[in-house]
Amino acid sequence: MLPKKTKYAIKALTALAKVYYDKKPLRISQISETEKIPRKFLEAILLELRHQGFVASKMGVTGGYYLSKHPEEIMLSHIIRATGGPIALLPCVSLNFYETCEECPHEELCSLREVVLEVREASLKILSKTSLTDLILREKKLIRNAKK
Amino acid sequence: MLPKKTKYAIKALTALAKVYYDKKPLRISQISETEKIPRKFLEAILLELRHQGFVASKMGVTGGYYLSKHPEEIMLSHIIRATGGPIALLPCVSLNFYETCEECPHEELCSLREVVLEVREASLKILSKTSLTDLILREKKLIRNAKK
DNA sequence: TAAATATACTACTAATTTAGTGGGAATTGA
DNA sequence: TCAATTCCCACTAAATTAGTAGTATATTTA
Repeated sequence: MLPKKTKYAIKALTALAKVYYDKKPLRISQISETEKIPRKFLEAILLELRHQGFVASKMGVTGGYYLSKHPEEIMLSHIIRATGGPIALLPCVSLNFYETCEECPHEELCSLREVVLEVREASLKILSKTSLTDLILREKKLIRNAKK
Repeated sequence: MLPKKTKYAIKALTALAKVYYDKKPLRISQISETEKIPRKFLEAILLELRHQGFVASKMGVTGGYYLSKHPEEIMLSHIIRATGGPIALLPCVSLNFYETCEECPHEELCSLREVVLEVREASLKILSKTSLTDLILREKKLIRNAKK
């Protein structure tokens, strides 16, 4: 399971992507209200996303956050990795949280590892091709279909 | 990530599957040694797997555990579910750990949910078609290829 | 230039989950 | 009877998660 932090990060970045062309920063409090993310927690998440280069910010009374990359370039897999949500089912097949299984004598001969590796590849295939732009387009499509 | 409990359960059940036709139970201590799983933890795991119907046991001096189903019938997805390892990335798409996202006004209109649903389907496709027998056959194949 | 309103940043905390351990009761075979 | 095994309940230490509190710093506007 992904931590809430990751889910909040995706939602916040999607909110920023929606106003990408407005050239005006969005305030933490605005995002917090529309996305229903606890204010202070969101503050900490956005700060981290800034350190990681996803967003930039402006201080002061007209301040707020804005994306520092094009929304088409920000993939779900990037956000998940940056906010500590592991994609792999086991550490022995994780790219970013790799750990050896102490109980495994030869990792390359472990059939369970082979299977969870396949699962990781299948998941990554989807998550690394879905961008913030894709999420927004998908949402529009969902709303359009619901109205029919 | 899957909990260690789940990984241990898969390894223990695979060990039992390997001696399925021996008609003799395997002792906890034997499994614990060959699979390098902490003795007492394994005891608790096997007990739970018995309550869930995966294995049966015999008490006393010639006692031990054995599979109560055919190894071809026990799928990785079953073991993961039984030992509490969620497969889905978010609770809102989990079959066994379902929870609504409080911040989502209309779950059916959430594009993130749609994507993680796809990821779940892709993972489940692999995990629900891989049995203990498959794991053993795969391991043999890995060993055979390594020797070449 | 002072007040108001943003973000920046450090430090702390409460609750939950994970990964076990300890110890004794019940069962079985020799 | 005794030795070896599973059964089962209760407990715990460490890590992780999901935040919160409070203060410092920056920016605009009156």
